[in-house]
Amino acid sequence: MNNSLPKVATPVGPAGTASSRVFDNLRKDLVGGRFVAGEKLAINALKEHYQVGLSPLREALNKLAAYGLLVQENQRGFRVPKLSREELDDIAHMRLEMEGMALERAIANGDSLWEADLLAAAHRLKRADITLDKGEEWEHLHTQFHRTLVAPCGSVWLLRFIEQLHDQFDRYRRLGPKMPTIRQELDEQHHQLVELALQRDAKAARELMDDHIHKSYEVALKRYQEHA
Amino acid sequence: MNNSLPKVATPVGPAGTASSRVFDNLRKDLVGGRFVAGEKLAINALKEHYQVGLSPLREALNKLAAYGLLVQENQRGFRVPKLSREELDDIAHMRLEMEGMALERAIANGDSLWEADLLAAAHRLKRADITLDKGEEWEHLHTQFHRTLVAPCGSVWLLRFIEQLHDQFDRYRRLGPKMPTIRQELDEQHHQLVELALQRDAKAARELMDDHIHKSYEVALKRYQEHA
DNA sequence: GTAGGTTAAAAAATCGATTATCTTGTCTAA
DNA sequence: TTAGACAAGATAATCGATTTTTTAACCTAC
Repeated sequence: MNNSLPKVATPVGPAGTASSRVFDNLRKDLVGGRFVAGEKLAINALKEHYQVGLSPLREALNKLAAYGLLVQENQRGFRVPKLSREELDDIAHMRLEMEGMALERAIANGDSLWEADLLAAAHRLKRADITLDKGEEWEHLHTQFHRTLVAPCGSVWLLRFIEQLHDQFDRYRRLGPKMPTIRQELDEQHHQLVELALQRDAKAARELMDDHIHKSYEVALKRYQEHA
Repeated sequence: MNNSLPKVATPVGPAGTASSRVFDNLRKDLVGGRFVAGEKLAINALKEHYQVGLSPLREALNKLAAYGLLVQENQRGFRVPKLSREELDDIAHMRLEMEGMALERAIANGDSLWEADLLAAAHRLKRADITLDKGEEWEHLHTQFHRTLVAPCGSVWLLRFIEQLHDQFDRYRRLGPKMPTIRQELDEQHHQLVELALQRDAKAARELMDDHIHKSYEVALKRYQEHA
């Protein structure tokens, strides 16, 4: 394991199963770059760390493997997938295609409730204190913003794939200790995206989205290269 | 469970884990329409049917849920996802977009080895006896053909999504007892697809692919409507 | 009659221990 | 010296039993 993972909080709310809890936590830690790419998971250590038994842990690991955040090797357990320039390019390219498509469709379909949600999500994101909580709060709101943006695209499967690609992309973007980031610039783009969406200017919105993803890609690539 | 599942053969080759074996078998049965959509899985019955213990079975179910062939409800087990006209349309639409994209890229990238593989796959498919083995053999070769067609598209993630969409689509297309099908017509399209691919005519190939998917969609829709 | 509550049976989730497989270090023979 | 065989320890996969939760049937009070 990379460096000390933060001790995981026991569930607060209606408490799903142990399995789903450890799935969420592991997903968060995998996407957040808290594991070393390529490392083999020590199941017993995880068991202790996430405070669950073997069965729910293994169920979570199996789900994560099917989702693509882990790889399962024949009879030798689970590994964190390796990172590669080729894959990063692939993911970024797919994001361009799919989020572009989704955005155009969302602009065509979104109603006024969507407009309100979008404004709210953008506002929350802007207000977020990025220094807080190791940027976790900002990350969450950022994800929420992008989710909201494409939500009314009309395709459940498209949304699902986009979500998956986001998770994969973040494995690169969130490499290393913190988020220095070019937040100013990105926030400006978020703001403009909302503007264009409200104006229903699909073409311009898609172009800006392309640019936005491209900027994120540059951040991720830099992280990947510095990562070594 | 729908009607008597065929007793599952024990593994022949190098024998992966029990978990992976039951995953494969369950996936095949789910895609092949051997379960009733919406039904709740009786874990004990499955345990017996697939001749595995509880742990590997649950691990397989968890993987299938993450993959989208099952839905897992909070503390009440696993269900076969419901079918709906809206989802069928969604899946078909996504297939159009993604396989079209993949085909264009494959035609741009594919080398002469690909050409050979493609001819071989098409030939095998044509030769296949559709009456044999409840059409399983034909189904397998059909899947293989489409896989081969888009294989050199250059995107691992695109291929992954296409595979997933195929599985989902087949839940509709393979509803009901058998495959009467308009095989003549489909086989003709397969043949033409190979022709156009070899000629590197991306535009025409994509158009034909659109038409091909549309025809499959009509079959699937009919199945779904007759299914009731 | 119906809403709400209680409880027995069924099913899901989890645990603890066992079995099978892989890994590593050591030894032997060429 | 080194390739290969072997054994001991570590790890993965699986099993059987336990715990927890849901479901469904029944009962009671209004």
